[in-house]
Formats: sequence, structure tokens, C-alpha cells
Amino acid sequence: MAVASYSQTERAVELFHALSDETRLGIIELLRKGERCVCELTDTLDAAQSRLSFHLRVLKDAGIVSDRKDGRWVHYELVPDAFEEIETLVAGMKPRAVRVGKEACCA
Amino acid sequence: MAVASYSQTERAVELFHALSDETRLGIIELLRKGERCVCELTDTLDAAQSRLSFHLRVLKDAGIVSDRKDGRWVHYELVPDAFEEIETLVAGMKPRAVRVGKEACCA
DNA sequence: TCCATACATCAACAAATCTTGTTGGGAGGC
DNA sequence: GCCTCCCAACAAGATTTGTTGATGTATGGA
Repeated sequence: MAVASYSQTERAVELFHALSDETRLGIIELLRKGERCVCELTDTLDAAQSRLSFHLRVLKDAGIVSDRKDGRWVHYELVPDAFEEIETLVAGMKPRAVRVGKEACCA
Repeated sequence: MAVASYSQTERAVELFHALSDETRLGIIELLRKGERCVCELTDTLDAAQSRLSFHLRVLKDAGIVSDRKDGRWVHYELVPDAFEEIETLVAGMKPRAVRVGKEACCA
């Protein structure tokens, strides 16, 4: 989780890195259907428990998922705000509509 | 560049990975102002030429930038379609508005 | 032709990341 | 109490990624 002061770029790197793994994208896809416990994720994704635990931590540290303890189980859920944040980031990266013109550099 | 048939997830991993590096985000930020040659990027980002060449290749392979040869120079430019693609991907990852309900798993 | 420039690519190393197996802790059930 | 289940965290190893410096290639000027 974000510790101290934190540049916008570092935050973007953290978010995009969290999304840049096939297992983690699979977790996100599953969680879109609603809250799930780890055991169900291991079953569905056919992944070892320690592996899922590792990836869930990456997602949690990035603020993309949250967890909730319930007896022996831990349920994970998507954090909608994170996706708003990602959308805003991507929108801010798009090339500007207005062409600034071929201001020939190095010419 | 995408070689053979290619799952949606693999494509997402490629795109997000390309965005998960500070240097590459710096390149994108610069290119938002319009086309730039490598020498200008090395100056502005204060990075070695071979380092920038490496990152530009990652971005190009992901289809996020395109290059154009002009005499001795190579100009790089953002590819607007790539950002549309990323936005679509992110939109498709958002948790569904409708709560599917706490269908207690593992309970 | 020879040289300088702009850039790509390679090789070698360092560092980060991911996987697997193991260990440990908390929560129940008996 | 003891045992089992669910999960996090650790350790060790393999793989991937990024950096640096050197080399290669094309272009253009003298």
C-alpha cells in the first residue's frame, strides 16, 4: 500500500504492473462475478495456494482488491475505486487530439 | 508484434507490461506533445541511448508507438488506437455494477 | 573515400519477479 | 486438549527484466 509521498508515475507503475500478469488478470476476471474466497480461486484457476496468495498480495498492495476475514476463510473482492483510478490514468495518457505539428526536432 | 493467434489475456499482459515502467511512461508523456526523435528523448529523459532504444522497442512491439525513418533520424509517435484498446480493456475489467450477492462460497 | 552522427543490437551483469515446497498461525470441530 | 482446515509467509531456485558498454549499420557531409 502507498507508504509515504508517492509520485503519480510510481503509482501508475504499481497499478500497471499489478495488471501485467496472466494469473492476476484471471483473478480479476473471477472476482468480477463477486466476492470469492481463496480456496475457490485455487480450484477455478488450478493454481497452487501459495502462488495465488502471492498474486493476491500484489493486487492487494496495489489497492485493486480488498480482503475480508470470515472465520477460517478470507474473501477477496475488487475495489471499484481502483478501476476508476486506472481509467483516469489511461485517459490522461492518450495523445492529445490537436496535433502540435511536426516541429521538426534534430533537423 | 503479435505473432500468431493470441489470447485476449496475453494481449492485455503485453499492453500492461509495456506501461509498467517509469522510463516508458516518461516516453509516453513526452510523445503526447507530438512526434519526437530518439536523440530528443535521450536529452529530455537524461537516459543512455541504448536504454531508450530498449524501451522504445518494448513500446513498439506492444503497438503503443510507431516509428518513422527520416534520413538519419527515427521519429517516434503515439498510436492512438492502442490507447482506445487499453481503455476498452480496462472498461471490461471493472466490477459489475450489479452485486451478484454474497453467494457464500466454501461456507 | 573517410568520418561523424543517429540509432539498433548484442553480451554480460544486476536486480526484480514468479514458482514450488515448506513452515507457521489462527479458527473451528472433536 | 488435539486435530484439521484455510491461508499467509518464508526460502530457494528458475526465469524474466532492465542497465551498461561495446559493436554494427545506415545516412549524410566533407
